[in-house]
Order: sequence, then C-alpha cells, then structure tokens
Amino acid sequence: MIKIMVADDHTMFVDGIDSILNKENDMQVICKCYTGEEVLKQLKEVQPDIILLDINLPGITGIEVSKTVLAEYPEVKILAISMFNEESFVTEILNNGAQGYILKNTGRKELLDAIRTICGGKTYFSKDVTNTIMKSLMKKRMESKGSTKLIPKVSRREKEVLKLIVEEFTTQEIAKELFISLKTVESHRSSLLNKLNARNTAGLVRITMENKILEN
Amino acid sequence: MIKIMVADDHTMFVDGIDSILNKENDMQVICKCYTGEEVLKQLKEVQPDIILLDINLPGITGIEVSKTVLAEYPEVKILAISMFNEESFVTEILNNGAQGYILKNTGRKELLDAIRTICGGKTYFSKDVTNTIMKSLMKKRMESKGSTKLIPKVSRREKEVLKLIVEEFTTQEIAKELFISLKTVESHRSSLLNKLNARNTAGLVRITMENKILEN
DNA sequence: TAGTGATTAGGGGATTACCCCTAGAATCTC
DNA sequence: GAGATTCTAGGGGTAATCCCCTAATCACTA
Repeated sequence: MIKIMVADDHTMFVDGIDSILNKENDMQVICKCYTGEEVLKQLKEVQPDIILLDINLPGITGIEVSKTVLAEYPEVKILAISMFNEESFVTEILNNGAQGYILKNTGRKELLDAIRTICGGKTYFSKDVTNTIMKSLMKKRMESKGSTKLIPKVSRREKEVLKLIVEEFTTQEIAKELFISLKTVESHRSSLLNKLNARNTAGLVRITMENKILEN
Repeated sequence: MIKIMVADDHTMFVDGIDSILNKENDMQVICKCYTGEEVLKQLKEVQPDIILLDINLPGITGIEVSKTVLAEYPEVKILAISMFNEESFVTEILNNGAQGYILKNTGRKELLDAIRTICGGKTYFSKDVTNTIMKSLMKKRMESKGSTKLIPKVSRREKEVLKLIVEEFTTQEIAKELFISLKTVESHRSSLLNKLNARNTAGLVRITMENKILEN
C-alpha cells in the first residue's frame, strides 16, 4: 500500500486527486495539506511514502518544502506538480529533491503511472517536461559555444601560466614551477590580462572559468 | 519530399534504412555513405534535407562530421543514430549540431516520426535517450550540491564583498561602493580567505565559481 | 545574560600584482 | 625567406593584496 500526502492550495484539486487515488487498490491518501507550513507540520505526525507537491504553494513554496523534506525526511519521495512547463521551475525542484515532475493537465493514467514509478525507486517526468528540458539544454549549449568565440586564442605557454594562476600559485611559484624567470611570468600575465580583457587576477580567473578556456 | 542522406559503416543497416524510407511517399534516400570522409565529400554534390548519421563512424567520427556540417551547411538537419545510450555521446553530439538522437533498436514507426519531426524544424529524442539524460542531469546536480556542504556559511556582507571581488573591483573600489572603510573590506577579504580556504584572490574566485557560492 | 558571530575599523609591514618600457631568440606561417 | 607571434627577460615604479595584531558595536541565541 502506497501512502500518499497531497499538498496543493486548491481544495477541489486536492479532493479530485484524493478521489482518483483512493479508487486504486494499492494507494491511500493519508493526508491533505493546503500550505507549505502544513506539510512540514504534518510530516512530524504521519509517514507518507510520497508527497504530491504543488510547487506554487502560497507562503513556503513547494521548492522550499522540497529542500526541507530532502534534508530531514530523505526516504520520502516527492512528485512535483505544476501548472507551468517552465524550465526554471523544473530544474529548480529537481535540484532540491523531487523524483518526478508532471503537469496539472496530466491524465489519470499517467498520474498513477508516475506515482508507482517513483515509489519503485525510479524517476518520472512527463513527456512535455522532458521536451522542455531538452530544448533549454540545447539552447544553453549553443549559447555557451557561441560566446566562446569572442575570446582571442590563448597560447600554449599562456595556458600553462593561467592554469597555475587559477590554482592559486603566485608569480614566483609559477616561475619556479615552469623553470622560467619571474619577469617572463609577468609578461605572460600581462598578455593574459590583455587578451582576456581582464583588469586583475580575479577577472582572469572568472573569465577563464566562465569560458572554460582551460578545458581544451 | 524529404531528401535523406544515410551514413553508417554497416552496409546492411544502410540498405535496410533505405528500404524502409523509400516505401514512404514523402521520403527519398538520395545518398548513401559509409565513412565520415564520404559524407563531407558527397555534401559538395548533393543537398539533403537531413542526414541519418551514425556517431561511431570509422575515420572521421560522426561527432566531427556533425561539427563540420553545422559550420558549413547549417540548413542541413542531423539525426544522430547510435548503438549506445551513453550520456557522454548524446550530450557531445547535441553540442555539435544534431537535432535528434535515436537508438539503433528503434522501430520503423519511430524512425519515420523522428525524421518528420526534425524536418518540421523541431527536435526529436527517443524516450530511452531522454531518460538517460534526465538521470545524469539529476546525478550531476546532486553531486554539485553534495560537495557544497564542506564550505562554511558566508555571511551576507561577505557575499557582497565577494561578488565585487569576482567582478574585478579592487579593495578601494569595494570600499567606496559599499560606503565602508578600506580596512573593513580587508577584514572581509581576510575572513573569506579563511572560510573558503583560499590563498589569494585567484583561489577566492575559483572556489566561489566552483561552488556557486553567489547563487543563493 | 553571557557568549558567539557579524560588521565595523585601524596600525604597520611584507609580499604580490600590475604597468610602463625595451628586446633578443625561437617558432610558426604565408 | 620575410613577417608575425610566442617565449624569453629585464629595469623601475606604483598599486594592491595579504598578514599580523587589536577592538568597538551590534545582533542573535543558548
């Protein structure tokens, strides 16, 4: 028997879910909550296997609830439910403990499927959601590739120096490490500041990491 | 009519695909290739709408072919085909121009679906593939969250200072920006070096970015 | 209420980074 | 083989960082 907690601020929605789930032989809604506070309070009393959690709860949001649940009740699964197929919402809650994400226009069958899948220890995402994620994933990759091209090529030796700078070596230590003069290292540093259009070491490191310059 | 190029080093596979696709009224295989070199050579002669591209081609790999196609023939779509449902392969080729990714054990119907979807300007991923991606995406998030916990909490003011350091402000400039003394900023810097276990500004910036300290 | 941490601020000094300049030698490229 | 780039190295100076120390004020909390 799968013990279920439902958390959403719309009573009718909660009751509808309740009605659907209680028709199943292997499921039981043991707790209904209407705010984030209530979820955290109720969790001290009852032990659900899974929480159907609206991420847009008033007060303490679903995301914050999810964080807390992950930290304090790691054995409790979370299926996030939302009206919105927004990439930022999805990644945020996946980030914070949810094992699945479905939309509110999901049918009865898929809902039951999602609950059983997650309680079986797997993860579940509705097809709309995966599509959204994949698209934004591709976009980000494209962007990160595109922006890289503004940066002039950094030479082999400069990369060696840059690597050591990022690793917290001082100019003196770099000189010793590479068996070259302190003044030579200073030359490379100066070139790097120019090429990467940085004002100081902080900028050097930031730009290096933002553009993954050392990863080639 | 969708013009298709098929590229795979297994003749029987290519012929099978050819047979399947030519039965469709709206598709036509206009070119068959068996190596990466051949693909690049043939593209100077023929103009396919889409390339069914094995990513494990001998010689020039599918990934490299994809890079070139993206750069030189951006209007040509690519559907990557592979035996392996490996996260690294998938992300790599999505990184480099493919609009879709399906496995070789995909059925006839899904193949046709994928081709039509991509030629319609959308992207297509088989369900197995999306699952793999989502899983690895979650894993990475978990890991990045886990490692964060070794770092002591950075206070509100320290974060403000840290943010400006990363943005290439000098100590003097930070003092002016925050309307506090130079010595106060130095105090915060010193605390940050201690807390983040860094030796200098470079380490401060690197650790900040590696652990996404400013993103909360 | 006593203790802890955050924020503020300072003195004084050592080290490091940054900037201006030049310049030979090696290496790559057209 | 000529020109560009890279790697090397230096002089001399200013600015910035880092380190040691102390210390008052404020807020939170055990």
